[in-house]
Amino acid sequence: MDVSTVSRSLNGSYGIHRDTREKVLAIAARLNYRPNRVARNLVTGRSHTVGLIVSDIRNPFFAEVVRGAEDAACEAGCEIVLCNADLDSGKQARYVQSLLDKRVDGILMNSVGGLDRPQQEQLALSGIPVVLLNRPRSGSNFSTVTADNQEGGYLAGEHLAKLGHRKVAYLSGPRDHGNMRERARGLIRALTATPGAVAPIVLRAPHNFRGGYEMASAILARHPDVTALFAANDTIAFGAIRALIDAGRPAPRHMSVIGFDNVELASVSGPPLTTVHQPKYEMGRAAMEMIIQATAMQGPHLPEHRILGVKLVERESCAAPRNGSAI
Amino acid sequence: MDVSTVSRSLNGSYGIHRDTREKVLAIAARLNYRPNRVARNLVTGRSHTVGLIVSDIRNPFFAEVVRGAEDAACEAGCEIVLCNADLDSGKQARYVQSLLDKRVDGILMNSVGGLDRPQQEQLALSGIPVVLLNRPRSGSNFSTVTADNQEGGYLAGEHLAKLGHRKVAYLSGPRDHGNMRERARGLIRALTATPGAVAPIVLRAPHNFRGGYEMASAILARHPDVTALFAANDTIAFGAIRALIDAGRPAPRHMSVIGFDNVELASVSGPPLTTVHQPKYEMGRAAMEMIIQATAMQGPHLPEHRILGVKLVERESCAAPRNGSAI
DNA sequence: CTGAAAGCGCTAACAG
DNA sequence: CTGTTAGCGCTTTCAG
Repeated sequence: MDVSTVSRSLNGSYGIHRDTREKVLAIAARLNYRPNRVARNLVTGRSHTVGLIVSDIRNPFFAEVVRGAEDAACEAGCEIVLCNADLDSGKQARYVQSLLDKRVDGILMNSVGGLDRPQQEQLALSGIPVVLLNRPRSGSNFSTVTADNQEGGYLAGEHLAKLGHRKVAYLSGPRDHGNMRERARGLIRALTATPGAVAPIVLRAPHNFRGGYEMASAILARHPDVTALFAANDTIAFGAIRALIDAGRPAPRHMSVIGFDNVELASVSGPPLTTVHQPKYEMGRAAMEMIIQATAMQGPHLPEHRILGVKLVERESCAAPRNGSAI
Repeated sequence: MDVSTVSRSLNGSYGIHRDTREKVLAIAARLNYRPNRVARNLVTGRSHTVGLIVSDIRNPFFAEVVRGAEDAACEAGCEIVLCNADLDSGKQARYVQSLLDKRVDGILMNSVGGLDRPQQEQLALSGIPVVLLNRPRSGSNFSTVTADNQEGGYLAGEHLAKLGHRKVAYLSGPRDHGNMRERARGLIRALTATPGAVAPIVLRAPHNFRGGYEMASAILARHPDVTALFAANDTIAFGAIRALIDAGRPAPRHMSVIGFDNVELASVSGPPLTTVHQPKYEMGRAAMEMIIQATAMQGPHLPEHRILGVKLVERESCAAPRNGSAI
């Protein structure tokens, strides 16, 4: 009995006698034998592993995306290696390199922004499928999966405008986030369409709780005429809500707050957060499915782009401004 | 120039001429050469990868733990493969098998409860370090990292008792969760130490938002004399808070609620959640460090156990019962 | 200090 | 249908 016979039996290849296979299977089971995947990967060139680079898994948005991706991977018999790159471009580049070295079958990443030109080219030349998350389809020819960010921004702006807000602030993340720029664009579009509204004030800070807290505090201190806050994500919104409470000017009575993401806990904040829902789990799943599919075909795959819909979820953090329109 | 010379240069092994190494490095850089890690793994037998099996990364507790583990892994030049096993023992067993097949250097897992005896033995015999998270050190000789769950339960019970609660309900997860059992034990210890208090009612449900919602609703419907809820984790507590609001009996006025974990968003719920803080990030980090360290030494490593401290974080979801002690 | 040779554990032609 | 023969791309003795 040769190793190749064993290999063929275990892999269910054609051209092997029933009895032989049965025998192999039986004895393998008895010995508790398990083929060494790394040896197999070396020869086949496929690892059944895909890399996931997000900025921080503690952000519930990414947790949701990662779960969707993992479920899809699991169904396809793949595993995921998770990398937290924060907003550190060095870390991001090192992770990409590392994943490439490990011969992952594909990479699903947050953004390719941290990579310089040659690094992006190397990634493209590696031949493995890469899909970017929530990035506007840029010059680079990687695939993308994104929520309809501009539409989401528009929905938020429209809702605020309908309530009577005319002067709103946009609490954004760091400058280079294309998706947040899209949301701002949508907001502006909605605002310019409403008579009497002025262009939003935009603030930038880390897109986390603390950042939201600081931006809201800054608005309170420096722009007393602002009546509504559009946070670029729910976590920022939570920070803002807390800041408003601590300043004795809680939402929605003194200030409306609207978020983006519709994280599970948005329904339990005080007050429950009005926000724009994006299909996080589905986005992760879709991205992973694109990778799996591209991996299955040989030859170069064309970049593909999927935009998933968003919707407004009204809860209790927004209300009409206290004294009509501002100023 | 032989491959072995290249290998030695790149790995910084001793016994190579400065000039040779420089030359190799230079030409490798120029060609953008990167050694194939899977080939290397095959021969060295080490993968610089460790498996992480949690029940669900969307649970903020695990997100935090995973982040701590990933940071520690990153510092040691390792990557993590993330698996969500839910509470499905089949899935858990398959993941363990898969990780073993891929020759991970170690496994950090939530629980070993889903594995049957032979599977546990196989895991132990594999020789790789395994550390269990938040499990009481059981008969199996795997390492563990856990918060001081019993102490946490005690702290919660003591706090409630001091406020004047005598009849409390414990909103737990599925039966086989050792850590939640420990928390209950602590709670009971605190309650039996306070005169007039009765044993807590304990309910079981999935340990998520929905489970919390349902358990709180059940308490309202069937145990009107209960004045305080101790949730086995914050997510359950959030579900309970929501249920109380929906029932028109919001915390803390009509019912006190105390959680466990001290998730970041506990400070933003309405009302902000009083809870027991456990050092999630540090737990993940500690667990990963144990694995890395055990991997570094050869030969069998002895199981090790670390218990990390907890503390009470008072916010606004607990108050004295409305009419003194219950009944 | 460097080259040659063996081999990690598997798969994939190619014969038989 | 099954055995034989080559590697996959690296590391590691062992000579030189």
